[in-house]
Amino acid sequence: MTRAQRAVLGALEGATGFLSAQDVHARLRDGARPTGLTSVYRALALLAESGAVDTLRTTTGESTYRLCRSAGHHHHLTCQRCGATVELEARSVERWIDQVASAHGYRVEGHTVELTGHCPRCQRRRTATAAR
Amino acid sequence: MTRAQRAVLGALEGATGFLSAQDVHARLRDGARPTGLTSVYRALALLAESGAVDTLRTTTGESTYRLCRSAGHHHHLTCQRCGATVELEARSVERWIDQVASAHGYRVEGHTVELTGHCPRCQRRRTATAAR
DNA sequence: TTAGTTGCAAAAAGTTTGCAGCACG
DNA sequence: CGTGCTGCAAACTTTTTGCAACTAA
Repeated sequence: MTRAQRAVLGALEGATGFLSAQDVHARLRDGARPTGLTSVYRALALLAESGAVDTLRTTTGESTYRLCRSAGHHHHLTCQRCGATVELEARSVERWIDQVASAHGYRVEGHTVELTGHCPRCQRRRTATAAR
Repeated sequence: MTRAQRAVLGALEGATGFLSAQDVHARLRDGARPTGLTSVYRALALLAESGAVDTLRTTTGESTYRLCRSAGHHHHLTCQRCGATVELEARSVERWIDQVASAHGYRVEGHTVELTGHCPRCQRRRTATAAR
C-alpha cells in the first residue's frame, strides 16, 4: 500500500459521510505531507476497486467515496444536512427485487438503492439549508 | 414548447432505453434540421424539470434521459444488453423505505432505486457482452 | 418591433494522462 | 541502479454560459 493510499484512508476514516476526491484532497492539504490531487484520484480508484471504499455519484456529477464499515453488499441512508450515513443490510429489498424481476422475466445482475433524508439530530435542530 | 424540445422528445421517443445528451444530439444531427448541442442540453434540462423525462447518471458521469411513460414517481429495471426498460411502481419498496428510515429515526426525503439485469429476450439469445 | 430561441465559441468543473523527478529497496 | 510512486501541467470529457444572430408573433 502506497503513502497516498494510507493518507486517503486516513482522511476517509475521519469523515462522517461521503467525501469527494476534492474533499479528500482538501483535508490532506494541511497535513504534514500534503498529497497531490492526482495521487488522491489514483488511490481512490484503487481502493474502490479493491472494495475497501464505496463509490457514489452525486447528482452534480462528482464521484464520492466512503470507507466501507460493513463488508459485503449494502445500501446507504444518508443525511442531506450533516452527511451522517447508516449502512443498511437490505435483505428485504433484495427479496423484493427478485420478486419484481421474475415477474417481468428479468434476471437481475445489479441494483442501486440509496436513501437520503434527515437524521434525528438534524430534524431537531432544523434551521435552514435543507435541500429539495 | 420550442423546436429544440420537440426535436429532443422525438429522439427520445425513438429510443428503447436511456440516451445521453450526446446520443440525442447525434440522432438529431442527421435530420432535416439539426439541433445544436447547447439546445439539446437546454431542452433536456427543461423536460426533466417538467417531469416529462427521467434522468439517470451513469457510473461514467454522463447524465442520461428517457421519456417517462408512466406519470408520477417510479423506478427502472433496465436490460444491460439491449437497453429495454420496465418502469416499476414501487409501492412495496417505498413501504420498506419508510420502515427502515423510522427504525433509524430518519425522515426520508428522496430515494434512488435502479435495477439492471437481462431481459427475457436477451437471456435466451445470450451470446457475449454480459457485464460485471 | 420585440421577446424568446438558437448555436458557436469559450469557460467551467471534474477527472485522467504524460512525463520528469524522487524515493526506496 | 532500477522499479515504482509522486505530482505538476496539460489533455480530455461533459456540461454550462456569454453573446450575437435569428425567428416568429
